[in-house]
Amino acid sequence: MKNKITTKEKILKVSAKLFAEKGFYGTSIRDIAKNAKVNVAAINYHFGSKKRLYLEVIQKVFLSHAEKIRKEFNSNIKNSPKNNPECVISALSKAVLLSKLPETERKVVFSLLVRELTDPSEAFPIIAKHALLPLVEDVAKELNKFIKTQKENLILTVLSIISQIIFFNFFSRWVRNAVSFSKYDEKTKEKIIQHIINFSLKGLEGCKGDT
Amino acid sequence: MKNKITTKEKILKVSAKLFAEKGFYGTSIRDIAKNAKVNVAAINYHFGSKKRLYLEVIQKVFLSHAEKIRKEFNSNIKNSPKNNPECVISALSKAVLLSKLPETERKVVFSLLVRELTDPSEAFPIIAKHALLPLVEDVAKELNKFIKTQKENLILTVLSIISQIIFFNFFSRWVRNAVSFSKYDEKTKEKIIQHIINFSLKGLEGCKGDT
DNA sequence: GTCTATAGCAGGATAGAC
DNA sequence: GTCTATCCTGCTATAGAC
Repeated sequence: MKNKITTKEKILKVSAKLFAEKGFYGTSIRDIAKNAKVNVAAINYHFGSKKRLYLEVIQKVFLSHAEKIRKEFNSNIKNSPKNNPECVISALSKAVLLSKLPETERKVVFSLLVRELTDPSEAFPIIAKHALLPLVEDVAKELNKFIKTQKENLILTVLSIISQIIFFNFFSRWVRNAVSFSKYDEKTKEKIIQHIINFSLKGLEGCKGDT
Repeated sequence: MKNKITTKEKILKVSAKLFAEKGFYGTSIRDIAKNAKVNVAAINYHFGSKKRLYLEVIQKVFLSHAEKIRKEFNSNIKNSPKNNPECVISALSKAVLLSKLPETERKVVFSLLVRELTDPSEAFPIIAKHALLPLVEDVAKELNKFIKTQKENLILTVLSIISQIIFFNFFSRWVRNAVSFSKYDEKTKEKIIQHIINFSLKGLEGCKGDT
């Protein structure tokens, strides 16, 4: 019956949140220690260094959340009433933007992902291999059932969809600025998802004939 | 005949490059001083602090390059042989990805933009107001000639296009990873632009009927 | 305006008591 | 395993000579 949260777990959880919010350089181990209510030295004791802590955050926290999103995509697909390209795009958007992951965990995934895309570290290859590529492959496989084109086009198409999802989600501050939504609530989010689906569904057709 | 590059200009230019490459926190004024071959103290003499230097980089360097891209978009539009939505998307993609700006200057614009989207600073409102919104408005205005829909949809559509352009351009390392292009040269870039055009052109149609 | 030298501080890491 | 105390490095910023 060891359901007590260990110090190590507490540190992992807190530092995931802080790295996501303020980035690797913007987060100090003193910050982490204070927020996790542990001693600075405990962090170095458990993880050796700030960098190794960060890598463990990616391996343990990031990958586990990302895996949940991927599972949710596949489960969305299975439960789709119909069987068409729209379901694939919808399943993807919803898995990413409306998944049942708590908001904080989704923020961790997105934020760390965008930060690694912007400023790749040693963790980038891990993220690409274990989180990004598998999801892209899954989506491509589903789309391939409806769209016959060479693999390269298929992947580019999936990336076009994903780029929108990331952009509208993570950069919502700027989106809010440009569109001047009076508020940015769940309703707005659904509207944006619907827009991505509308836009991308038609977009798919444009890619069938690519050479 | 004062065409000698002043110390101040040299510092601005070098720091724009370094801030773009390594971010605000990743760049030290010592780095800048070394690369610009000036003294550390000269930077503080001319700009007061690192932060004020950064803000001047945004105001002087970033905005000036961004303005060139916007001008290039408008000139592309004027010189289009035909007059259709495809020309608008093509004009935008080319202005951003193939503009005559030297590669280094384009890198400065994109990189600083993405960094500000990821980690907004005091500079973000300036960028949004003077670089992002004007371009988005211009593009929306052009598209509005062909697509009659409410403004909100129009803007979302423009953002869908821009999100792809940013993604494929700035995150090219990851794109290369996913698509496994054997090489990432001018030819590949043109292929990607063509993909964005194909995808978005059809995508537009999906947005005509949005409510 | 440009330099050297240095103050002053923040953060990462470790030694050693408990 | 956890704490306190401390070292060390690297940074921004400034004082003051030239």
